[in-house]
Amino acid sequence: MGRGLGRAGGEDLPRFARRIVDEQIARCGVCPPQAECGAENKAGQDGEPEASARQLAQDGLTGPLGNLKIVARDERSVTPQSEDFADWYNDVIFRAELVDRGPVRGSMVIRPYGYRIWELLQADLDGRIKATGHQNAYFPLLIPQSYMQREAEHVEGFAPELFTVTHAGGKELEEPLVIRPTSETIIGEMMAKWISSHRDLPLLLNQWANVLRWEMRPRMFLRTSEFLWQEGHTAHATAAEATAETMLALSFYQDVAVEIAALASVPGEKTPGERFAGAERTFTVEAMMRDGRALQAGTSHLMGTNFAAAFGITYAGESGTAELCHTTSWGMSTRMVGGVVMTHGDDKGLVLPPALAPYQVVVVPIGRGEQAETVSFAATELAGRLRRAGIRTHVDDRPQVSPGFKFNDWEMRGVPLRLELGPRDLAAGTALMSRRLNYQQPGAGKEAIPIDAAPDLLAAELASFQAMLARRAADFRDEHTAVVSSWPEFTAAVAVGWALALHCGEHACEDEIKAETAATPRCIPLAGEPEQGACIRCGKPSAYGKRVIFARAY
RNA sequence: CGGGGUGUAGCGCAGCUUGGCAGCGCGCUUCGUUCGGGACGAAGAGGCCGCCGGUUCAAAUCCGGCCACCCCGACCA
Repeated sequence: MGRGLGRAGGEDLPRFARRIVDEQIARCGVCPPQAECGAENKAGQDGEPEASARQLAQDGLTGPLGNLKIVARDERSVTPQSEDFADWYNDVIFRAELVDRGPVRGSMVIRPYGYRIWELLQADLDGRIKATGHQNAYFPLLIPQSYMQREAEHVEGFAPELFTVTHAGGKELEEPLVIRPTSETIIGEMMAKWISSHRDLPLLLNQWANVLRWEMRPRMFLRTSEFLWQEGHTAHATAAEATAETMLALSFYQDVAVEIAALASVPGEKTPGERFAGAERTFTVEAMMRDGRALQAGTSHLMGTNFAAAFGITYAGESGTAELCHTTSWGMSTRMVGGVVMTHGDDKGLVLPPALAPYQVVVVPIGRGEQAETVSFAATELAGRLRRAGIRTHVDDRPQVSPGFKFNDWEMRGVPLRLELGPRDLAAGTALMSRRLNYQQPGAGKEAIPIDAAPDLLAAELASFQAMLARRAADFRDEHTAVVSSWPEFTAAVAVGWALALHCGEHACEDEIKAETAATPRCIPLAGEPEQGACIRCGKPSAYGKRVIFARAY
C-alpha cells in the first residue's frame, strides 16, 4: 500500500514519523508541543535525513511518556476511513481484488470478484427491465460524428468528453467517428427508421454496453474513461406516456439501489443546471456515502421531442398526421459497485450486501493431518447443501494458508457470513458462524449453529443481514441530513452530510455555493413537502416550491 | 487545464544530499514443521533503477530534456 501508512501525498517517511510523534506529544498533555521526550523521540530534526524512521516506527517509541507507542500500520490493513476516505476506498477496492488499473489513464480492469458483483446487479436490473416489456438490443460503438451534432445541447454537453476516431485501416477517415459516450443519437437514428405508425409505439429498448468519456479526473468505478452500463431508450406517442416511462425507470433504480445494493438513496429531480444534455427533465436517485457525500446512482431522462425532432422520429397518428415521438433514456452503471463499497465498507474492508455478494457464505475448514480429510469432506458436503438451498457458498480449502489469514482475507472481501468448521464442531454437529458485521450489537461473537439446520438458518441470516445493511445505511443518511434555514447551518450540514434547503434556482447562486462549500444541488426529492421561503444563500424566493438536497458529490 | 507528488524486483519502499558490486520488507519457489484470528525455519528465484541525451575513468545517484502515472481542484454516470 503506497498510501497504507496514511501519509499525506508526497510526505516522506521521516516527515510522516515526526508528524505522528508531534501529534502524539501534543495530545499527551504532559510535554509541551516541542518537547524532546528522550532522544528517541527526535524522529527527525528539520532538514536532517532520517535513515531509520521506518524502523523506529516499527519498534515503537517509548520514553518518559510511557503511553507513547507509535506503530506503523500493518501493511496488510487499509487506511482507516476516518483518516482519509479516498485512500481507504482505493486500498479496499484493490485489496479486495475488485479492480486493477488499466495501462491507460483512467482505465480500469474489473477483476472476476468485482465483475461478479456487477453481474449480480445486472441480472436483477435486467429482470426488472424485461418484466416491464422492454427488449434488449445492441447498437454500434462507433457513431458518425455528425450524429452527435444534430441535437444542439447534446453536442455541447458531450463535446469535451468525446473520443474521436480519425483513422482506420491506416487511412484518415473522411468523416471522423466518435466512440459512444451514450447512445441517444444512434438509437434515435434507428428509431426514426423503425417507427412509422402509432401502432409501432411504444418502442421500449434497452442495451447493455460500454461507453467512453474522457474524464479529467478519473476514480475507479465512480468515474473511469470507459464504463459499463445499461441504457434504456424508449419512444412514445404522448408526453404523458413518456413521463410515466421516465418514472418507471426511476423506480427500477430506486428499487435496485435499496433492495439489492442496500444503498440509502433518495429519488428526486435534477435542477436545471444538473440536467442531462438535451433533456427536458432529469430524474435521479442520489445515495449517501459513508463520508457524507452524494453519489448519483442512476438517472432517468425525459427528452420531450428534442431528439425526435433532431433525428426525425415521427409517427402517423390515427388521423394520419405526422407527429413527433416523445422519448426517454435512462441508465445505471458500474459506478454502483463503487457506491456499494462506499456505503457499507469499514476499516476491515468491504461489506457486501448478500444480494450482491459473489460468495454469501465462506466455509473455512480447520484442521490438519488426519483431521483434514474428515473436515474437508464435511465442509464440501455442507457447501453442497447450502448451494442446493440457493446460497452462494465457497469453501476456502487453500492449504498452507492459516485460518486466521483466511478470516481476515474474507472480511476484506466483504463476505457476509463465515462458517468455521473444525474437529470440535464436527463432534458437536455444529459450525461456528460469524457475521461480517453486527449493527447495533457490535462485538457480538461467533455463534455455533447446528449443521443440519444450516441451510434454513443461513438463508434467514442472509435476509436479515441484507435488511440490516439497508437500515443501517438509511439511519446513517438520516442522521447526516439536516433541514437548514440559515447559512451557518447549511455550511455545517454539507461539511458532514446533506443539507435540505430552499434555493432560488439561479446558476450564479449555485456557483457561489459551490465555490464556498463544494456542495451542489443533488436533487429535489420527489417526496418533499411543498414549502415556500427564501433562498438559503441569497434570500430570493425559492424556485422549486420544495427543499433541495445540497451535498458534496462524487 | 491549474496545484502537489511519484517513477528502483510482482507489491510497498530505502539508497540519491557527498557518483564506486542494486538493497530491505512482503509476496513468490522448494523442503520441513505448523493450522480455532494475519505461522515458523532453512535454502532459492526474481532488476533496460520510467525514457533520451550530457558530464565523468565510473551515473539509480550530478545536469538538461521528455514521458507516464497518482493525489487535490474545475468537467461528469
